[in-house]
Amino acid sequence: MARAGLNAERLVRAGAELADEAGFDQVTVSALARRFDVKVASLYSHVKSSQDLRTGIALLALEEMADRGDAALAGRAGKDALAALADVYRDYAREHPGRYAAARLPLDPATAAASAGGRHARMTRAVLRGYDLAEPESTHAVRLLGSVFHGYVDLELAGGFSHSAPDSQESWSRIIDALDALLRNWPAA
Amino acid sequence: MARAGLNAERLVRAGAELADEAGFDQVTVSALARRFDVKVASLYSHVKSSQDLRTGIALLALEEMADRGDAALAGRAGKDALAALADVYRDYAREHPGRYAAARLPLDPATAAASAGGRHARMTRAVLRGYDLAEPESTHAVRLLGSVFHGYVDLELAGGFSHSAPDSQESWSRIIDALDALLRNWPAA
DNA sequence: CCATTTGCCTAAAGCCTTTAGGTAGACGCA
DNA sequence: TGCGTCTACCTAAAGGCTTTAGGCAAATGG
Repeated sequence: MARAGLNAERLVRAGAELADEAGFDQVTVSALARRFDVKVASLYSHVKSSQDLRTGIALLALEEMADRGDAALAGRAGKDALAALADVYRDYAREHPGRYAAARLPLDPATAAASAGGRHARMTRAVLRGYDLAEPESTHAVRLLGSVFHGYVDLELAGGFSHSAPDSQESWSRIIDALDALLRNWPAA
Repeated sequence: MARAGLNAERLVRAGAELADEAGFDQVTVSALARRFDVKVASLYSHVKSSQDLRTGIALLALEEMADRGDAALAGRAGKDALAALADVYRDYAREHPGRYAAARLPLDPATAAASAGGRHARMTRAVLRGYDLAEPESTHAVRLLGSVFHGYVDLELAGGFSHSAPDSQESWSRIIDALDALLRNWPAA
């Protein structure tokens, strides 16, 4: 019999595509086996479990977003950097909704520590360097930015802003304007 | 044989409890049947499908949050109202993580229209009445507040802020301070 | 008190997950 | 080139969740 030439990485990559096409919750070992025209049990040589597969997709997504973030932040500062990083998340989620959903998967502490999660925190802190915030306020600001980015993208993806004026792009721009103004003018504790 | 006395409402309510205890993705018709010590198929007289059950829990959660929101907003305005509404979402999510997750379930348009979703939008608009924002800026602000509330709560629930100083409560307070300052000082378009 | 309704049951089919154990390509090495 | 080993993929099987079909008995009410 001809072999399909599977390995863990190809499976995770195919799982990511499947997630984008059909939704992250449709990512199953069975569906992936169908996609490679292979029996289900065969995949268990490459992947420990269904959960393991999903975790792999999550790690891939975190990595890809971090790579885009680094590229976007290079040579930028201040509002420019803020807008660039914000767009990285939003664009990624729109291009890869399934992967984005995967990135929200809770990871066990060890896996999380080995993930690109730390890079994301560092990127947000890098953006804040363009503003004048000392600890602990800068941590509060990191959390605010994370919340807005994630919250907006999540609501937009869920269709929250789709069928009413003004369009989502306009709100997004104005929200970035507002965040920039807020960071330049952070209220005293 | 004695009857268990099931009906759609009791099932949804028990499903909500199960969601809070075990996680929304553990809410299955089978688990619910076990909980009532009844055969699985019996539940299908009361619930159309597993999806239908989950939708019921989502609607319950949206309703409960809206009720809390109305109560919290009564007699408050300005920053007081902002903080009250924000706490409604955060407290609800902490008390009922499974229900909160349920509320994020995508609903088909007809169901969404019949849900308490509209009440939530109105509550946020009510908060904004305490600030001086005209359209379309107030819509942008509604979306910003929704994003922050949802984003923060979601990240906090996922454990994002748990193991590092400053503690989450402090960030939350300061973020509300910041949002209040921002709304009082919304940048010109 | 009997008829109808209806709440819960058994049976069964379909799909997903996961483990155990087998077979035959692929690969390294003499 | 031929042999042995490794390993990619397979069959088989067990267990769980979903959903439909059809049956019986408890509740309801005229």
